[in-house]
Amino acid sequence: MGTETAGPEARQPVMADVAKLAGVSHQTVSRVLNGAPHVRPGTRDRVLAAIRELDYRPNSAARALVTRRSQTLGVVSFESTLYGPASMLDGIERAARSAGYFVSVASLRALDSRSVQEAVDRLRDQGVEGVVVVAPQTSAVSAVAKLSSSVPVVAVGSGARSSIPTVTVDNRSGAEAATRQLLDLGHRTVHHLAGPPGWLESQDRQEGWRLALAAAGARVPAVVVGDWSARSGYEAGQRISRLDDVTAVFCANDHMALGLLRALHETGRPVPGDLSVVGFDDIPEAAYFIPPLTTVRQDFGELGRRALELLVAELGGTGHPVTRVQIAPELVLRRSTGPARRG
Amino acid sequence: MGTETAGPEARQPVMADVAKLAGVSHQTVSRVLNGAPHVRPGTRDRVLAAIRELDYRPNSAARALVTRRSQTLGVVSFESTLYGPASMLDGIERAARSAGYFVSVASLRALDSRSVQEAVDRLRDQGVEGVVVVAPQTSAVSAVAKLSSSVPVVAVGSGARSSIPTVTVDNRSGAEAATRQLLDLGHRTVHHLAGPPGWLESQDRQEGWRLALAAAGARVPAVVVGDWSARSGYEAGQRISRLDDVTAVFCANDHMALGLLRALHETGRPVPGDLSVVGFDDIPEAAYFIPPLTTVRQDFGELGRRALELLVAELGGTGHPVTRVQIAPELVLRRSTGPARRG
DNA sequence: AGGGAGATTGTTAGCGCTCACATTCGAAGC
DNA sequence: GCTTCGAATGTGAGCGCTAACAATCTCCCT
Repeated sequence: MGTETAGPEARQPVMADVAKLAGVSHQTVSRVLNGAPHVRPGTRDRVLAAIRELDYRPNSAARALVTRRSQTLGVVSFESTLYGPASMLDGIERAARSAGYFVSVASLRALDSRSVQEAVDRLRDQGVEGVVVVAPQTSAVSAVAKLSSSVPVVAVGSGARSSIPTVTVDNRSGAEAATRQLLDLGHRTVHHLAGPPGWLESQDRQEGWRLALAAAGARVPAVVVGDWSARSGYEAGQRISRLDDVTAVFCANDHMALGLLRALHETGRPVPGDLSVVGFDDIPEAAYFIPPLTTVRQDFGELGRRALELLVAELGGTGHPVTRVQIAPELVLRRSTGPARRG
Repeated sequence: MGTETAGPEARQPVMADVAKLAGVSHQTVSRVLNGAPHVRPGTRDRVLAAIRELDYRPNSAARALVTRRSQTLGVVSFESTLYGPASMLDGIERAARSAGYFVSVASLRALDSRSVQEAVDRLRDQGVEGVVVVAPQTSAVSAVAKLSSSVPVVAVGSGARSSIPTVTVDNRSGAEAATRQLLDLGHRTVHHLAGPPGWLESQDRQEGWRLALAAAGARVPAVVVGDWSARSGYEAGQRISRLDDVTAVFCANDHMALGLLRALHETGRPVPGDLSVVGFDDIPEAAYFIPPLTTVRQDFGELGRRALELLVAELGGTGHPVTRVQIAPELVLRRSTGPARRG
């Protein structure tokens, strides 16, 4: 064991142990650990050797106590099993690591402001230096806005209208592009299968759809509302397939589009022969739907990465005025869209 | 500084501030905070009021330093954007919260043992009390086994053959059930689209498939290997569709099955009329594939929850001998399977 | 009324680390 | 040789909290 006569309980080595073994003071060990200047190379080597020999690891709690920095960032997320949130979390984690931070997660039970409050509090109690909120619901974002005074907060994935820094895909222009594409193909108008109310993404995508229709002077059909799930898309599809005047549907996400495709398939309405369908997200599976889905791609990983950069900048105190980052989504054309049938 | 009249910089309140305001000692504040007995109700109320008034929040680093407990658990995960890992993480987080722990994540860059080593080290440096590894690859698990001496570790989602505690779905019996189902429908044999080599799940599912074939005395066709992605399933499907003697395919996961279905659809081989297909996982979309996919359901959330319970039990020091939990998966019959065509 | 046994509260000593400052060392300058 | 100054290292004081123990305070019994 160590230099000593192996006490009964093998205590974790602390800085003083390393110091003694290396024949220096604990402060010198600290200097080596933190890369401080004015340490003679020979001394440094002896310290390093002692560290290795004892398999010493600095106590992060002690360091955090004195430096007042936990080196930890928090992520609040909702529905984190979905592809989007999961990818953002992944992007955040990778970016955080390379910025020297740990990442602690807190998922939301429900999507109300109390729940968000609770999650952020939990993270604060843990001592996180900042928080990224991956909860694109109106109520969540507004709840966060109130908290941002205590800890730096960045929201991601939603077109937050609040005062906090935000990283988001331009949902509106994505939806606009998708809708315009369908109109350009000759469809008289485009129906919309929207996401649940209260989600910023639902709102923005619906708005983009409306804008495109308005720009083309097209009729604005009644919106069908889903809940992001394939099931809800399927149910909506059953209803839609009964409507004769529908030739194009823009779905607020790919999962609902999947359900819609299945419903249309079952009711004998070929896509794109009879109807055209567009999704949103470009999940990895979208290219393998039947038929492959035309959709709007958003790079979730990038979104997470950018959010973290923003947060770190904010922590750095560099009075960054950049408080709203928007990433342009990209329309990906596949076989689920085609020219309007002769009506 | 000390007791002065509101210094220029509003310092975060500490326990002593609360104590002074409540007219008690800091120790009494600590007692209230930790629910220790022997505090007069009136005193408790005054302390609580002072806490509220100052918006005091205990410093977790200080507490961790003295108690030697960080109240944090680590999760190591790979490919965390996939449905399975994401769901497990979610399950783990929820369970951790209700057990009073925070969760810190570390995702793997690559799936080799150095990378796992690195991730676990990172978490240890942060002072986690235990680690859940969601990395069902052979090399990852063996790497973890070596580390488990320093911090309690539990592996989840893989049929680990190592010495560390494990929570897993019984992949073998799930695959067996899927294969048997196809054989029972009259298929002479069942082809297998396997996951990538090196993954425990690939191996176990393949083994189950072999077992079922052997039990039925069926011919064992050459395995086609994919990489879990829909793309690889699609490519495999193109090859498979050229084979005339294939009537049933068991896919190692639902994503590959999706790609396979699409390839079969394109090459004009109806499912289940011409071929039957079974998947594995039962992702939420599987019921909306064309046709709806017969698959083996595993409850990822439950998996995560159980893993966390196991870890907490281990931490509790209750010399739990239960070191391997297996959860039975469930075959879900949908329309992608049917009787073998007349050969 | 006096003497405990509890109940309630306070006091003291660190946890392992970094910060600020004191000290020592080494080589150059007169 | 002795100062001088910067480089290299050491010393002491906490960070904010809990654990252990000491000191009081209650209340009830004899």
